[in-house]
Amino acid sequence: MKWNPDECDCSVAYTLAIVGGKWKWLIIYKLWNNGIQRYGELKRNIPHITHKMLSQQLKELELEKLISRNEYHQIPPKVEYALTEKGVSLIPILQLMSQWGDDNKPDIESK
Amino acid sequence: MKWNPDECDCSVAYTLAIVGGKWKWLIIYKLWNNGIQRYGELKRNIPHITHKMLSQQLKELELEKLISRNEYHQIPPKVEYALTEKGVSLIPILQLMSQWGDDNKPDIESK
DNA sequence: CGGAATCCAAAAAGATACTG
DNA sequence: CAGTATCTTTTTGGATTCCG
Repeated sequence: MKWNPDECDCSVAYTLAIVGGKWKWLIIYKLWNNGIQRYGELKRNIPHITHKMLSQQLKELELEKLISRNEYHQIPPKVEYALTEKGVSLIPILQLMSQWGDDNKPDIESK
Repeated sequence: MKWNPDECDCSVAYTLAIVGGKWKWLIIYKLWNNGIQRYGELKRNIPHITHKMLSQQLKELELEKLISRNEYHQIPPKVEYALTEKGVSLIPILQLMSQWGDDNKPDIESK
């Protein structure tokens, strides 16, 4: 399932190679919705994600320049994450996904 | 990584639970670009996908009503796949993904 | 030709413990 | 608190074979 982004024939495949998996989309979306957040906040805002997955995905997102990481050298440590401009450019896609999810959810319940 | 769509708090997560993974997005996109296609055509149009993956994903997409399957009872068999209306409703998302991929691909080469 | 089933290898993900 | 490392389990994917 993991491709090399460079050998992707079509642009959709390229995008999916960069933002592949479910967690990354979700992390980006939560960073957009709730703004700059610390590691712990982010974890609390994303149900079911494990410690390992979150830190791993955050590292990869940072490598792709989709998010930025700001570390305060304190005890106890404090690290804030934020979307970069490149990360923000993915938001329209996520808004459509959110819309589609709303429209197609089987249960219509007042949220 | 596999969630139950029903227990997804947010709409983005719901969408990703339905259209999760990389192959599904790509299959839908290829069905849109090239129109109704037989199994073999589809396979040829999606680089790297294996027999097992394609048939597996097609079955799941059909269960979600995103694609339709039309079987001709002939020898040799012929089966055509097409997007449903629900499937087509995902196209705007894929167009944005395609756009984003174009904009962010490192190599600018005349395709 | 389309696809189901099997077996096996590889990768992803969870739990847990440890560190600055 | 944030992050790393290790170990184990689960999931995914590939190759192959058989069937309508």
